[in-house]
Amino acid sequence: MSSISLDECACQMLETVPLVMRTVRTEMRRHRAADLSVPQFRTLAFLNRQAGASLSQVAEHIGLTPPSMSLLVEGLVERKLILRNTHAADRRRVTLRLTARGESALEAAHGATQAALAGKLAALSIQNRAIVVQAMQALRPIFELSLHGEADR
Amino acid sequence: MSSISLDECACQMLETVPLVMRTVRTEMRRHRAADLSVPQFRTLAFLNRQAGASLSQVAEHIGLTPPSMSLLVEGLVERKLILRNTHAADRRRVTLRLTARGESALEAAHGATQAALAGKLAALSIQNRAIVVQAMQALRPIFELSLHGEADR
DNA sequence: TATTGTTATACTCTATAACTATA
DNA sequence: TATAGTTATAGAGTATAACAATA
Repeated sequence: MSSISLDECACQMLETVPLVMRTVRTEMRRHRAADLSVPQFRTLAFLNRQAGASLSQVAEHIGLTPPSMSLLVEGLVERKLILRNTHAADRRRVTLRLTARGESALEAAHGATQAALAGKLAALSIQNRAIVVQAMQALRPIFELSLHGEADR
Repeated sequence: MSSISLDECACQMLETVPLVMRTVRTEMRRHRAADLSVPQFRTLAFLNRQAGASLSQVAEHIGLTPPSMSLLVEGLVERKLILRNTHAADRRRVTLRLTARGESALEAAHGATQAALAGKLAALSIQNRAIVVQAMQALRPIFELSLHGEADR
């Protein structure tokens, strides 16, 4: 029963996660104020928690190569959503942090997308909502870890 | 408590689903035998269930525009994973179905990705696996529906 | 020499607009 | 005229390889 549940679990996720993801992407773009891709959104969210992080740190956390992250960051800098400064002690490094506008954009995107998701989740029973929360809490640490493991392949 | 759970639920999903999705994409590409993007995989899976479907039907189900699906299909036809024939009764339409090779590719991609996911999910307790399965079963119908609603915007 | 980040280049995925063929 | 699908074109996102600047 343990092994049936394991494959069943993987199979269910393979069916469902891409569907949810498409909605997340679509909702995140629907609100013109903060027209962000998912990686852009996650980059802003990371910098909100880790102000002053380096490019490499962000790249590793988001799961992009440094060149890709450099381009993504360039776009956010051009849009004045983040600041990119040279590190005081090591001039090779870069320190990244949100601007006030970046904070607003993050908040707008987060709020709008969360609201859209919440709208759909309203169709769930309270019991099922609790189950979804438990499931996400159980899954997150597993897949957070796996990103670091995959960055070097 | 119902409304707290609703926002909490959305917020958790926003944190977790992109992480899972990245792993799914990566795993699906790691196995060279069936080097498929997620939409390609889902297209094969759909045709496996709905042999003979039209281009529009597949496009709507996967959530792509017809031109995008036409290109995706073209790629799968070139790789001999699907067959594209003119519909007998209405020569404007196209009927799509898997080749034997397409069935193998689908099975390989599904098996490999499912196995990789299962490997990570092994870290969960049996109780949590059951919760994840329940969560996915609850979420799928909601987000399947939402695709159709978004196709026309 | 090693490390941090950027530039050059190319490929995949997706969209919108314009078109063709059939009904 | 309306519908099913394709072609043309463009833009975003990502990667690898080569490079520049700093340590």
